[in-house]
Amino acid sequence: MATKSYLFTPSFLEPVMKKAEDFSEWYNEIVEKANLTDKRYPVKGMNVWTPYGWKIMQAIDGHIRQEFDATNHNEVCFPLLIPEEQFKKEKEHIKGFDSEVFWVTYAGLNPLDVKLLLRPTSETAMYPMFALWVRSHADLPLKTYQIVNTFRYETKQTRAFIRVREIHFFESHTCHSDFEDAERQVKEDYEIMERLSRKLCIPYRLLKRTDWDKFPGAFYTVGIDTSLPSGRSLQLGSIHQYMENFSRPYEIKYEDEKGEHKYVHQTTYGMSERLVGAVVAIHGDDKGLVLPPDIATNQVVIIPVLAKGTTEMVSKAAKELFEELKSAGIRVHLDERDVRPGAKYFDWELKGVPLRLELGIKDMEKGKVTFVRRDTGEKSQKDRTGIVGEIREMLALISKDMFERAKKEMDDNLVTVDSLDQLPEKMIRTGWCGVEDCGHEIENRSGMDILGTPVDGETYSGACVICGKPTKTQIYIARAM
RNA sequence: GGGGUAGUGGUCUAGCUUGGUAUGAUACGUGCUUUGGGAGCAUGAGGUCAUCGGUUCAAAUCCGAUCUACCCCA
Repeated sequence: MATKSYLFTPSFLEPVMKKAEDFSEWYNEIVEKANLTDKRYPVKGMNVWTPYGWKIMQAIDGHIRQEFDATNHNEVCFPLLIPEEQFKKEKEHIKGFDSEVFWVTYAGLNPLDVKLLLRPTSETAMYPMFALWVRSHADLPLKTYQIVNTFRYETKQTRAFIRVREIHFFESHTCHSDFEDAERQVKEDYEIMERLSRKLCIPYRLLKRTDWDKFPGAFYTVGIDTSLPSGRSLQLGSIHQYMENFSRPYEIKYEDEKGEHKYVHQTTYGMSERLVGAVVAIHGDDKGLVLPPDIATNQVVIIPVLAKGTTEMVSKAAKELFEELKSAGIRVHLDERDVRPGAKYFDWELKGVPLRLELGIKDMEKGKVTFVRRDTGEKSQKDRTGIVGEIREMLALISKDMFERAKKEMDDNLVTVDSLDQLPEKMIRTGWCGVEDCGHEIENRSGMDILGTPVDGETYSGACVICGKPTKTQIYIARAM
């Protein structure tokens, strides 16, 4: 009966929140329905990584590892707990994190003599060890990284992947003989980000943070920021130049060629599961996730379309297709579940598989396979012979198109203004004289955060939006996610 | 940091005003049938009503606290 579907609406047909109408609600829904995380774990800001979400995170981590290994970083893994004294050596650093650390104060029933904290980041865990490891200029540069969980007691509203209290964290830490070598490292970090950005199909801007917003203890901080469809900014990571700010309190010294003892210059680079959040937020649509081919768990899903009388033949052909793609190194899944094809289409669209192949008797008769792109929904038919090449090309095209679409969206989301009245909910570019008071005034009047000034030397000439003094310094401001 | 809303099988939900152990859908298991955009029929299983405490002969329901989720403002 046709009327039945009106009376009883199955849960999966419940009106899905539209991304354009209520981004925040849409994000929460998509993260749960696509099975990326289970938010039911009963500790605030600590969610369970479910298999599908974890595989995507692992794929991203894989690309990160590949990049840092290729640039001669070595992976390490430091302990989770840090003794109080060791944490408190660098004063600015403590000021920045003191209010958000979790403490371990008991062991069993007894209070601990030396309180331990859960790392909010690993500088203070690593640097006393670096002081032991670095003896001479021959030990430099020391380039390390680790991918571990860190803990921060967030007071703001938590949100899956974007603001959590247990953070899946990537951090590189390097030591250099001088400032210039550390600067070279920062440049290398930019190059790494550029390559990662292409794989994730996520555009970004490198913005040098203001002095009052830099990482606690840093000499300077460069934020890696992107724009969300809601107009808010999302920080994907950050790169820091520490100079000798940490090496002095932690006494990381080396003996140079002349026998002089010098402090090392340090840098760090941090990123987190926010990368997953950004992929979801930037590429997802009203049907679900859209995964970039480079990080998709399944790049291709094959749906056999079985009909009475052709079941065995089609099923066999689908298996052969699967084996061929698999041995060609394509991450492929053959969906043999006993449900109708339509149900599978919806399911894999929700999960964001970049390319769907449909194979039924109609295709087979023509020696074809039906291709359906997830990003555009576009359908086409390709010859069964030479299909591996077609798929590789299609995946590369999808990746390129996804990046370009997102880049255009980010660029369209930027407005340049010379007044702070009636600001749209977008990324805003304006002039700033560089004086801190004017900076705070910009934040107060706009109700937004200053993200910083572009590091790529983008030119600007105008006036400070507050005091009106001519300036060549521009700043980007936005409401942060 | 300040304020608000909510929590009932896996999921969504009825019931709460006016106390008497819980409604329906979906998802899940099994069988038959079906398969190019969310199939149908039959049958089965699944709930300490978030937690702790209070009021009461009796609490999903009333009261308090806590936890969690979501929304708004600084």
